[in-house]
Amino acid sequence: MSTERLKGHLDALLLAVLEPGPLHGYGVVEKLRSRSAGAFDLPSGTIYPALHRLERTGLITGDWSVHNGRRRRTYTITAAGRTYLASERTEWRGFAGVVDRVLEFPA
Amino acid sequence: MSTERLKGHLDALLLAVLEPGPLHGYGVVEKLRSRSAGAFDLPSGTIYPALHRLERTGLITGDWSVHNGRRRRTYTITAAGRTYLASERTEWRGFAGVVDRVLEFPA
DNA sequence: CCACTACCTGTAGCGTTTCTACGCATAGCC
DNA sequence: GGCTATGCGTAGAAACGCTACAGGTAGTGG
Repeated sequence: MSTERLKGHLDALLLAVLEPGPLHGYGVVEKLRSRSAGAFDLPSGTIYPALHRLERTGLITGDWSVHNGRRRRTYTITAAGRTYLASERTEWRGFAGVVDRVLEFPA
Repeated sequence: MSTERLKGHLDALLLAVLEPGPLHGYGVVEKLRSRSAGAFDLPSGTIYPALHRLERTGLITGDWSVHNGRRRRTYTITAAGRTYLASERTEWRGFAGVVDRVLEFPA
């Protein structure tokens, strides 16, 4: 599946992946891949700027740590992030419903 | 609903609107608005370039005519357009299903 | 007659977002 | 020594919908 379609929906997906608990960037990529059954296999050039954007806007926070000799930046969803995620879920349901209606039922 | 989310899905929606029969640009806007219950109210600056793109790639054809003294360009979906629309429908179902899975079921 | 609205098409330039293609580094295995 | 997995990151390009603008006809209300 072309990931170009993600446009505008990626932030919500990242927040959803971070919702159950903190993860570092590399882990986010893996979890997104596994949760989507391989469909969303995002390159690091997409994921890291996106995480930086979310951090800049206060939807997640990041902290450096060292794990097995490798430095990691672990991201945690904030209260604002959870609120935003909730609204994005509602938006998504609405959007998907309308697309379904327009796309699936020619009249 | 922010129409920014349309990114990557607009072509399919336009083809779906043209599927039952030919329409001119202005009519496409109206039909898309009515079929989406007002959610997709696209500005002409979005719709006309998109129609030109679809025509350029051979998914629709356009013909000039005059109606009540006003010139119109009427668009008709081509066989290639129908084929493309079918594949887009499949793609959309897959995409929406994956987003649902990632977004709605935190694990 | 004039203003306003609906109808109808179109272009120019902007901003956002994801992508590709790199670069850099450590750990572990063969 | 070379390869893979882990791990973070930037630069530049490409795509696409948006805003703002431009231009025109037909009909209606004052």
